[in-house]
Amino acid sequence: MQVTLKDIAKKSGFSVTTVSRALAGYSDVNAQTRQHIIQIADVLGYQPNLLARQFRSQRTHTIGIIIPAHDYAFSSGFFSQLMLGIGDAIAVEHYDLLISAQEPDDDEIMAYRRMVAGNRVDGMILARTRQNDPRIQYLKEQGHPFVVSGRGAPGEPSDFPYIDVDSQAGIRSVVQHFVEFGHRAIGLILPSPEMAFTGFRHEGYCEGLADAGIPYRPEYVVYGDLWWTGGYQGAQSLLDNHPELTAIIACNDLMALGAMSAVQGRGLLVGRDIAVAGFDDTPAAEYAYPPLTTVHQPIYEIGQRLVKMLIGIITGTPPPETQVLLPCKLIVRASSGFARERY
Amino acid sequence: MQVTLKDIAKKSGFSVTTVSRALAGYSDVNAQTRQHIIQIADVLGYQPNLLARQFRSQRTHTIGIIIPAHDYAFSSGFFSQLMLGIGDAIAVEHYDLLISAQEPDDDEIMAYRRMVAGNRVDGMILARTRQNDPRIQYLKEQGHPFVVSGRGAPGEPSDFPYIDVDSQAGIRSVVQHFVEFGHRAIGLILPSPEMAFTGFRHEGYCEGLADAGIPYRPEYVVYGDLWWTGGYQGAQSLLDNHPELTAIIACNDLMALGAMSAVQGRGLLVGRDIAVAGFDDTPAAEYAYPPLTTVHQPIYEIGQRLVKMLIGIITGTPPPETQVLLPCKLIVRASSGFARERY
DNA sequence: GATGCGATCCGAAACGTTTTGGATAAATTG
DNA sequence: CAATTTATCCAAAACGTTTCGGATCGCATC
Repeated sequence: MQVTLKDIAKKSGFSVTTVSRALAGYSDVNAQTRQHIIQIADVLGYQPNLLARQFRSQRTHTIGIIIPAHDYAFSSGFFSQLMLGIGDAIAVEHYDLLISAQEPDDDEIMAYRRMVAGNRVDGMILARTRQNDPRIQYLKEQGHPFVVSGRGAPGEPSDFPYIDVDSQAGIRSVVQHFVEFGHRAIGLILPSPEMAFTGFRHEGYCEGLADAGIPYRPEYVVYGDLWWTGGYQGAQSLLDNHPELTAIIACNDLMALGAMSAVQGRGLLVGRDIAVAGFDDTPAAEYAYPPLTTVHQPIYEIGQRLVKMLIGIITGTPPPETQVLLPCKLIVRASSGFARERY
Repeated sequence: MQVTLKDIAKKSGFSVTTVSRALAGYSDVNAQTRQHIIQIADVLGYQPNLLARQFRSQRTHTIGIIIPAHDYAFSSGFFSQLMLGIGDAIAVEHYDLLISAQEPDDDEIMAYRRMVAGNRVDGMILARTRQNDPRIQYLKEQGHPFVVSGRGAPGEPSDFPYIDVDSQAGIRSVVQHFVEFGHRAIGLILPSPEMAFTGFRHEGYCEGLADAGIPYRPEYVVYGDLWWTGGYQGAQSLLDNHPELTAIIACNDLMALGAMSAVQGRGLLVGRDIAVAGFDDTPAAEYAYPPLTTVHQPIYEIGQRLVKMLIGIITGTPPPETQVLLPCKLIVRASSGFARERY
């Protein structure tokens, strides 16, 4: 069935060793011999058994990533963009990507153990870090190469390779923008406090208010899940309890779309009655109605750089910077389009 | 470093065979022995070397998919949804997903050979079939399990397992809807004729016109790439050359968004001046402004069923139906919201 | 003529697992 | 008690590759 080195050896009259070395391009095989062997391999349609090769050489040329199943991760815009960057970089580097989707009630570390201790990948990419993330703990103590999209929560050490965006400054700039447009009662919808970046966004919000001399009011901050419904429910709760609010910041675009929907459902006009802003600048932000003010982060490039960094670490040639904090940029669109008169 | 069966054997006093069989749950090992071995495995933190296991047993519990790099595949909405379904089903079945991204100038079949003949996966999922798709040829002659999202182009035999949607009927229903709303000059933007489904959508368009007694005019049909720009340019060209058009059908939602943008760029109102429809019913269709009339297809479920079907084929228990044609459903939204007076 | 050296080749081990085909001793059966 | 069955265990082979440590031979060097 399968053509192996042994078949080529038999047909060519050379040993398996020589065949292997000929095909691998070693210099201790005669040029004619090599030609001969290559030709026979060609005729037989030889395709190396990569599993055997990986097993023997302990290198898989594969990068792993574990995503939570039933979590709409792939649909989140952010994740799609990240995967796009990862996928393209992986193609360039001739690596493969092994994805394991983990059932919510399965032991999380188990999925990582299977990949790492199971020898299936040379390195791992982590996304959506949480406070005190046990996955990072595990990978650190294993000494297995990994890179992280995002960093430790505020106050935690981030003593591992990561790429993150300065979302603190990002949210701060949103608040600043809102304040410039005359808003003073600004709501914030955060994702679960467990997420590592939640703290940074919260801090950015506080800083923005402080810049403008607006007192921080904890009741203006609510929490929700990372998706449409989280934004919708968060906005409902904010608007129910605090009708004085004139602006809402959601922590990603999808939540912002949900928030816009809640605003519109009350007969209010997004952008005029209530300003809304998101985060990420996914394509949906542009297509939304009204188009969404948001904070752009270079997600695609982050995906690419994560792969390059990880492969550098794997091959022992890490890039000079392995802890990267990128700036992000406010994108003003119609969802915050109208300045308010000051009052 | 790595804990192997040998280590457990040494520590427990039993042979490697017995340890292996104990952990694998065979009945020919004493209950106490098994307990003992399991406990030692636990203490040592044994994690089987999956690479070795796969290599030996010729089963990887992994499904492969190859995506074109630099192709925005992950961002296409359709693909994200499909991956979501695939990922979730894979988690349920405890399989993994191996993704290889193929550089555009690499030999396409090579990527498949690496996966298939390289023994890296038990089966493959193919998407975006083309006319006379060489990948299908290859996988058929290899006798390697695979399933296809989409089927052969019209006229080609589809003698392989697939799941597709009856997009011919789908487009036909869009035309019918447009006709009912008074449109008679309806443009169509198709993707490359090379794509297998292009033929079906074209036929559906022709049928729809025939139903209404409207003569088919080939100049109302243009071709573009599958993304935003394809729709934008297609619509530009249609509107430039045929100002009498009052409706445009694009072959997916992203193209429809591009077409809407072209319409709006001319100061025309989508839905009133020019009706626009898409295909797929991705989330972007709902968030768009105006919300997009489109044809819903159950992409997530297709992804799930593809995985189930493939695993069935791999394990020798294929589902009763391995060639599935699903209905799709017209979703009318504001982008085709206004009926025209007949003229 | 012995020595050394470069070019070319190869046998055997190794990677960690599963499986095959028994071996052994105890228990059961006739 | 002999024969058979059952329960429990194991040695060795096998999967296909890479690599280690030579082996062989012709040729140049001293």
